[in-house]
Amino acid sequence: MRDVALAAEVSTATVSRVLNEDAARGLGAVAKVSGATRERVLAAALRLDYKLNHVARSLKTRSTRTIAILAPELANDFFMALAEGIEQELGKAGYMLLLSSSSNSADEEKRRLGVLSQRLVDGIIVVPASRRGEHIQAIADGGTPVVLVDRLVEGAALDCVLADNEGGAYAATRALLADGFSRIAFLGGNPALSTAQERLAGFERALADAGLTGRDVRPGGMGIADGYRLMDELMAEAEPPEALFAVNLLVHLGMERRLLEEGRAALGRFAMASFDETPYSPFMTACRYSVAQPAADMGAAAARLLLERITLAGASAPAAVPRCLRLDTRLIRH
Amino acid sequence: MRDVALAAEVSTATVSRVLNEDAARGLGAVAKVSGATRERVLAAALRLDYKLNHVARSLKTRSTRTIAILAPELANDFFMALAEGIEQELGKAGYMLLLSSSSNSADEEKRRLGVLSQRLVDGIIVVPASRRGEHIQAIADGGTPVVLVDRLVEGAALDCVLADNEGGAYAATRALLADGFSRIAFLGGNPALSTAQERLAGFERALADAGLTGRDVRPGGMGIADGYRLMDELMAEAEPPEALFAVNLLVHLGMERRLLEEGRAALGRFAMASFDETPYSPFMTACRYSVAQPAADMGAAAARLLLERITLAGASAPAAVPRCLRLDTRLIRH
DNA sequence: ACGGGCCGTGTAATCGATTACAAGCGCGTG
DNA sequence: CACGCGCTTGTAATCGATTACACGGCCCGT
Repeated sequence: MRDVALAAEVSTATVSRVLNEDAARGLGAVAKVSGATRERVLAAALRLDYKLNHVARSLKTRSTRTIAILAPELANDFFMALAEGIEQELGKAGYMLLLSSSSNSADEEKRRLGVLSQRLVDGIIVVPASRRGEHIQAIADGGTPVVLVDRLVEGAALDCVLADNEGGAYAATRALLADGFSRIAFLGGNPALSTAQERLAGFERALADAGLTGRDVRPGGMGIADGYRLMDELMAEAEPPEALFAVNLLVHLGMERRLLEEGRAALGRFAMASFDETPYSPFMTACRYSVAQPAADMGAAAARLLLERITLAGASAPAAVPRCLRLDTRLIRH
Repeated sequence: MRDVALAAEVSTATVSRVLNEDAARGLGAVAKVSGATRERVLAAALRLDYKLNHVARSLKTRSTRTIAILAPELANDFFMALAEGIEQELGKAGYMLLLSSSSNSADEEKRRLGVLSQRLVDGIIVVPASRRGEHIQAIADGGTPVVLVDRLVEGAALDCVLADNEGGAYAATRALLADGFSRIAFLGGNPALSTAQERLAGFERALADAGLTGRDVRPGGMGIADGYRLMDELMAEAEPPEALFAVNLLVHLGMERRLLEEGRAALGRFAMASFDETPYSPFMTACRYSVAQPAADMGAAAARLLLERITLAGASAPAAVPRCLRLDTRLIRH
């Protein structure tokens, strides 16, 4: 910057003003630098191919224009779509995205949050690894804006963006019922995750509304291997349920994997439905429902919420009351 | 840091030494701080809940311990697995991952690279959006280590990690031939991408090796919509090919989508194969091959290459000669 | 007993921006 | 004519670390 100042025969202060004014052009801020000087500085900067040092700026302004996303894993269609939604929205506002994975562990999540706060990120979007949220709340209390996505934590007063898990599960279960199935089982789940609990609740409400009393619920994880195992157990039963509702696509996938081992014909054996949907879903079984979550929208919404809170914090406005968005799911019949 | 220094009754220099020594523990570096002082500083830091300001450190050391990945898009199984591989490997080394999307545009790619270099990232992993690579080479020449992944660019002397596209396509085509199909078409592709060209080359070599002369090649994009359109055209033909090799999974998916519209029975109409593979692949058709790319391994390899180059650059060693890794693909029969 | 080396620690410059404060200048007004 | 106001620009402090250099003390050899 000194070189540019020298070349333009002004002070570094003036160079800085030109550059910042330039960034904030359109804002009602008072024009501080005269036209002629501005031209000279701009020309010099161009000539010297000057690149502003963002780290130095961050040190002074205490803002890195970077936000982080902390998710339990990365290679997962849902989280990816989420990340894409976030990235799009942040890009518009000139922010960058720092990616971090908690590897499905609350401890690792805590560690990563610590590292992130050292880096002075302007905000963090967290997909909690568990229901425990003290460490997340602590970060928020420390002044770093935080938004939760997809999953809820206990006893935290934080902004969040969630899918209507209960409603989605309710709709899918009703659809199965309307198709004439009454012996429906709910497969998979993890009591530590709000999503699993909410989906189960929707499932049970649909059964209750239909006047059914007994419920067939088989928790046991949220992954492909879990679905595989659950289906394996199911197939050993004398009188298995007719229809199956899987807590998510991974469990569903594991289930169908197991079925496929019996031959392609076996795929038609159960009427299946599950949460989540990908472009591959139409190929997975003959008759089925998917509950599609608006992942990209959820990401975008979370990003907007976070950006709002960041500007609020910047203006040192009174901490706004936490907001919680529920986005609708969409029932897809294949 | 000053507070910690005050509390421990030492200078900030000593505090800094304690902290850095701690980080570099195990290194053969000379121990600079005596045991007693170290304990006092550590205790004070703990008591005050002191968090080092990473931005300030970066400004001084000119290293952010952050590397960036710039990919054409994010919501894509391959890039995701790539990102996960990279994140894992970087995490071990204490680096963070900055995520950036070039939206499949070379111009956007150039813009993003500019932004990234302002941020003083320690290195960049690029999945080039096109064959043009001047802007990427320029970044590397500017001193920021760069590694290319998945796709090659023209006339750049850069480290890169690629899949054996030619070999993978060759193997899949041979498998189709061995199954008795001789009228095989190659579908999809983009002359601007090295992957597409290499896969086509492998396809053609397999045909040549089998003594077949006429080749049925139908380029026309790399996306789902392109596959859909290609299949649409195919189905209008009087004598369509018996077997189809799609340049990637997206094209393949589009093709099957179109088939599915004709009813589930239509899915068996062609023998299909394609590059890429996901957990969903087994469900896509009755008879088919997938060429699986080791995406996570490619990411990890790229990360290692980059880290190596970063430490080299740090030691201001002579610029190493560019290395190019080709990772084997795996042919999967479903 | 004295000089040299080593070890532990402190002083202060530095990284590259932002910005509070001050200063110079031109111009309108009482 | 002098005063003051507003506009543009410069001076220098600051953000929070790292690190070159200096310095004092201690041990040791001759």
